[in-house]
Amino acid sequence: MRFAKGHKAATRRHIVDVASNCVRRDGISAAGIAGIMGEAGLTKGAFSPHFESKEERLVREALASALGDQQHRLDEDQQRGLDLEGAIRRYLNRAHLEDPAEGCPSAAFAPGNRPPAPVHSAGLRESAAKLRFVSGRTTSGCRSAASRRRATAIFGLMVGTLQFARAVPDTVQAEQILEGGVEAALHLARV
Amino acid sequence: MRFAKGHKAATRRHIVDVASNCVRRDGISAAGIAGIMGEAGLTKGAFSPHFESKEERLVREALASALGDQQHRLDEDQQRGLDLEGAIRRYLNRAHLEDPAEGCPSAAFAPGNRPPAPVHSAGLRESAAKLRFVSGRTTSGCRSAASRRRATAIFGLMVGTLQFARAVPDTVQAEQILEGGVEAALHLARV
DNA sequence: TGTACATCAGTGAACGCGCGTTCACTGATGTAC
DNA sequence: TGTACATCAGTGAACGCGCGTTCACTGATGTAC
Repeated sequence: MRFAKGHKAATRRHIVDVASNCVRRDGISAAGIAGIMGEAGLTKGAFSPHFESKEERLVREALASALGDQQHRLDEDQQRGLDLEGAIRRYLNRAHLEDPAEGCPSAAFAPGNRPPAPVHSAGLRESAAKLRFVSGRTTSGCRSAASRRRATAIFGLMVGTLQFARAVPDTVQAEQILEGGVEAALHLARV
Repeated sequence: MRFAKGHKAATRRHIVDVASNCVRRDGISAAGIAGIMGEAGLTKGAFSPHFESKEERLVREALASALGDQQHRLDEDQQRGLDLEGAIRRYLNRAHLEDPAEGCPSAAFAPGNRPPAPVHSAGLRESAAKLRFVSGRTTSGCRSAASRRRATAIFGLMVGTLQFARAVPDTVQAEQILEGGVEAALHLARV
């Protein structure tokens, strides 16, 4: 063989990672195969051997990968012993504001801009997983319906606020929006 | 002339209205000219005489129209003497959940799925206008920086919560999410 | 050890479909005479 | 009033570009002898 044992699998993973970023940064339909493959250092001809048929396959995995990134990030928070405020600030901050490509997929996609059905359902699983996390963190094991809904509201606040901040061209104003979101999220968390 | 005086202008307005719905329902790139024109009862050949060059022109006006709808809806609330809770409930409810086509454009589009530049800036103006409204309502004339940021957070909460509810396939669960959002929004508003 | 062959990840040209766009044409009505 | 012409919103076929997809080919390395 021309390449080492796990070469193809590694390449595939690399393509998915790149696609995951492109899709969050540019949107699903604007992220073309040629562009993704080019950014991955390959030509578009190398796409088909890795992903059968159309874009759905890749996009689905790319979203799953994005979810994985997000989960990994949250796990890190927990391992570092970050409290809720720390987690909120790690979400609502300038780095996340300016780098959607590496950021939360829930903030990058609105359900209106709906990807093809299977991808959409992947997005749902993703949301559910995140909600569970936030729920666990805020309620510290308590699983009452009220506290779960509150946790969901906090995460909704974070997502909506980040979207707003990204939609504002002025950086100072955007950061004020983020800070307002942090305050409000903490306020909700304290109840 | 074959048609009455204002016929062409009326047709144009009709196309924009239909496009405004299609774009919120299906997403910007999925909403094709042929589909929009067909839904408006015309053929795609009739597009160019109304809108020079590409989709941007139409999408821009469609988003502006969606903003107009949203503003109109809020004006109605105010005229009816609805309080903040009423406005929140009119936003976070089942009808809005199930009909993105007629609903809030901010919830229908995430900044990640970015339309072409001029359209995007239209989206920004749109957000700004809404924020001003919510700010005015919650602070009752008070324009301190803190209260404006709080108002922004409330609206972010509403947008994010509606997006989450729409992403959940189960209706009961979706409505619980909405209700949690209402509770949280009111809680923030009371401060 | 050296040589010929097999393997296969990746290349790049070509194909075909979809969509936005164009344009000659239609046909109903207003207007001129 | 009646007839011929001008107007123009809308039609539908055709065009061209972009993008996903396909496929014969490359060429470097592992393997067999």
